[in-house]
Amino acid sequence: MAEGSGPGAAGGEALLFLTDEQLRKGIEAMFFAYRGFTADPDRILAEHGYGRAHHRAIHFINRTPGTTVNNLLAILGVTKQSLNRVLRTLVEDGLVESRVGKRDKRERHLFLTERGQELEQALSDAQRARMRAAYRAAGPEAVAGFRKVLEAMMEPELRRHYVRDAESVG
Amino acid sequence: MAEGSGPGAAGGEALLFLTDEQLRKGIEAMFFAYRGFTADPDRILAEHGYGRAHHRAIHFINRTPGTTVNNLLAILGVTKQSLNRVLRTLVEDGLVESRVGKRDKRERHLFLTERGQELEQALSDAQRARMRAAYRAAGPEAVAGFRKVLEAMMEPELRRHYVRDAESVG
DNA sequence: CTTGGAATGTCAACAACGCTGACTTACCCT
DNA sequence: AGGGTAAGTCAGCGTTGTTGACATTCCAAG
Repeated sequence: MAEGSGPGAAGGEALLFLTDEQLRKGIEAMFFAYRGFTADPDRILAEHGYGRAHHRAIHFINRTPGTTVNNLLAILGVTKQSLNRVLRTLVEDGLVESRVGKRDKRERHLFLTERGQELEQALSDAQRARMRAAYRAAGPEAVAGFRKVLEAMMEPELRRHYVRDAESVG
Repeated sequence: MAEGSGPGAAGGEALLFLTDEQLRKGIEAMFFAYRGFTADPDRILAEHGYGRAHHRAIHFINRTPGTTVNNLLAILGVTKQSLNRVLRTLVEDGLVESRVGKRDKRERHLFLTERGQELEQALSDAQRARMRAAYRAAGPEAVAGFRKVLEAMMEPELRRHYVRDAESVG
């Protein structure tokens, strides 16, 4: 189990970054960074009486307008019942429009209304600002590494949904 | 707001990694990666009837044995009432011991019992395995960048709790 | 064409875990 | 000794995850 417990234990100096202690640091970094990552949107959402679940739905509907509920489920990884509750409130509040599918009437295609797009803008502006500051502070090479590690951390199933391209940075 | 909307718009090629599109990718990478990050511990926790809140408490009690409830609150960023519910179940189940402070009897010092340490091992082994695989796949330089960006993303308040050191990797 | 199974989405009720409010106990300063 | 503050506990509520039951629609077999 404790494969790399001591410095230079398994594999020598080249694998120093794989010690349990280094891994623990990475774990805590993920925990603390994720808090910062969601802090700004959370504040905006709270003003509207929404939560993170609403943010996620709005984000991915904006990214792929006309997507179906089922599509969204695969990406968000929650039950359709959970998602449905969130979508219902967004539709009632006039932020999302749900159109019955033309080809398959069982499907509902989802779109942001104008007001929905406004909230999306506010949320992503806030989140991007934090991201931009972090990227700027860390520099392009760090960003490339950041993306590389995150991608390796995803479930293979979900990596499909993560559209990666144009990593011609460094 | 849309400061870096087009490639080469603001500041030229050197800032390509700050375009809105690149930032959106980073945002989704965080979202998907965090899911992977918590997936393995979540499965173990579910077997014991616990959730992520229990994991966080166990992790930080293990990291700093004898820490007080108040200390933990500052790190976890939840209300003491929320934390208390979690701690109560952990104490009832015999995974955590809560000792009244000697100097200040208002304080409760927290320790993992033997069984608590066993669960902590199982959880962190699982999480480290995922982290190790990601680190190994991405390489030492990517890991250094990963840590750098995450650190820049944290709330300054919390960065204090993130013990960084020995980044002599590259 | 009809019928049975599978897929999509909705409604209802429950559990985990955030939150605020009210409270007890203990400390400390005046 | 008394009053304010700090640490922790108990009670109750809201968001958002869960499972179960169900209506509608599609499609394929007969």
